[in-house]
Amino acid sequence: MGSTTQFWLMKSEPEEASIDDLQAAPNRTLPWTGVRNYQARNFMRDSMRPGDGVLFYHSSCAQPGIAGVAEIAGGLAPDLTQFDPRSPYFDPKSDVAAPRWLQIDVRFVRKTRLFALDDMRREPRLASMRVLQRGNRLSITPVSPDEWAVVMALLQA
DNA sequence: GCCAACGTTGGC
DNA sequence: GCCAACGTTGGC
Repeated sequence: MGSTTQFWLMKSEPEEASIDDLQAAPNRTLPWTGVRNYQARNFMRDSMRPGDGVLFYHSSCAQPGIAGVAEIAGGLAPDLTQFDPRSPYFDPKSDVAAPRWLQIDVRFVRKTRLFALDDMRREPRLASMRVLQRGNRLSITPVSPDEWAVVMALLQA
């Protein structure tokens, strides 16, 4: 029964929330706000468990790639930015009585050397990673135990 | 700034 | 329920 640790890759734009920001946050934890994709939301709602491993990925920046390791800390809750008209994540169609979008807390584990997207693509054992698939845009993707192990080993090397 | 890819929207 | 148009993502 469900004690198996799962693994995820979560994209963040470093200008908005970098691995350094996560490390500097209170309790080294930040709520993951701004997810506006149903598949990604469902991962948070249905599948993520406290203790799950997270590859913290910097996207939309000069050096895209894995920048650190984090973990799911729980705290699943409505993402309040959906109700804030001044937020870029405001969703006028979301109802306070039935919030459409959720957040979950992510806790810093460690910073790593940057494992660049280029280098990830060059590693045959990572070819199956969802984030590397053509046309992928999901900001949260599952990582298999094998993929996780390969990334950990390469980050050590 | 470009553009491929893909999710969402809305007319029918 | 189909599907064209549109908007967004994100690497380059």
